[in-house]
Amino acid sequence: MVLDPPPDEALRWVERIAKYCADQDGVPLIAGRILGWLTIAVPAEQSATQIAAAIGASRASLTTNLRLLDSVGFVTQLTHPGERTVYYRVDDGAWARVVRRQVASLAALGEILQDGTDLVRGSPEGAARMRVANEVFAWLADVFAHAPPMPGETRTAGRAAPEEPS
Amino acid sequence: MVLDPPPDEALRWVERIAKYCADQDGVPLIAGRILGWLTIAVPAEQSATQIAAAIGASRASLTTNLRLLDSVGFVTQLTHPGERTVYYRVDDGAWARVVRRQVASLAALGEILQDGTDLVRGSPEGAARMRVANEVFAWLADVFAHAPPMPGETRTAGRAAPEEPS
DNA sequence: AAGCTGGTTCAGTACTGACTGAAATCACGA
DNA sequence: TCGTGATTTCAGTCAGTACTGAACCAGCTT
Repeated sequence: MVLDPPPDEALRWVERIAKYCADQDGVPLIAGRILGWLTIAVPAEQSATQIAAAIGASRASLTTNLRLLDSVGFVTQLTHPGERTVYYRVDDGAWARVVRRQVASLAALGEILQDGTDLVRGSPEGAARMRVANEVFAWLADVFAHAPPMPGETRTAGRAAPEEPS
Repeated sequence: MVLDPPPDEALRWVERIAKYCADQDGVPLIAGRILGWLTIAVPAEQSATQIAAAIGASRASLTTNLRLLDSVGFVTQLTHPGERTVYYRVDDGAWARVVRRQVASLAALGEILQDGTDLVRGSPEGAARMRVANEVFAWLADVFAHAPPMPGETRTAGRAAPEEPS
């Protein structure tokens, strides 16, 4: 099968996504590229070799990063009968998961700050400072508690970011 | 002035904060320690030397990282008349800013995905995939648009995360 | 002026982690 | 059982960067 090389415009876009992933999320650059590419790839199913060609990375890197993306559920594998090749496609909820991860991460930070409250007990000035910090996270939790359910979400999610089991 | 060494409990907590900053935000470990320490330090004003002693880092590192924290407005400098020493304290809105940064970052990601919509035009299957992704970010923007103002926020903030000018 | 003291700059070190090429392994067909 | 293509593992390279020690600078004090 001849792969038509992806247009420059697409590659630039993929690069933006990859940069975001690398800078903001700590995801390896190549993993970001894969994610970006699979998001706009047609057809959605792409073999590792195809992806490697599209984004210009080695097969070895593909193995590593596809496994990473798979382990966090950002891509799903699928195979066709009579074929040995494994195809990958971006999971429908991948980007939702990115959002949820970020939100959950903030919630975790809120927990930590909460725990710090005890440390400043004894100093009214310190306690006040800590209260200001905690209010922000209380506000955040509140915002999501009263938010409509995320698209693709089943429940209204009383707590910030429940992760579905693998 | 004799500095009483910070209790173990406090140091452990500072370390948790630092770890969060380093892992989730890409902030240098020491900067995270400074931020954590200043959050629970009593008194709130601490000199670079004091901080260095408390978290066990070199003065040089303090210079670098205090400047970093200052440049993003997480700490503020203050001086006392008749003294040369510069004192630092955590900015009241520091943690709010952390939250806002994260949210803004997600909004930016939403923009990027939005821009990708054009790339899949021509393939109904790809367009559908992209729409699913965009819906999540639309939902997120909506949540914050209808949220009560963040504590310490002046306006109701129609857009996600306006940064006050320096 | 000399000597402190607090602050900054700079060059070097150490470390982490992404990425790759090549070897090893696996799964299936003949 | 052998061969072949796809995949994985592994060791090594490389880049980026956090951190530090040491030298340097600027005011104050005597």
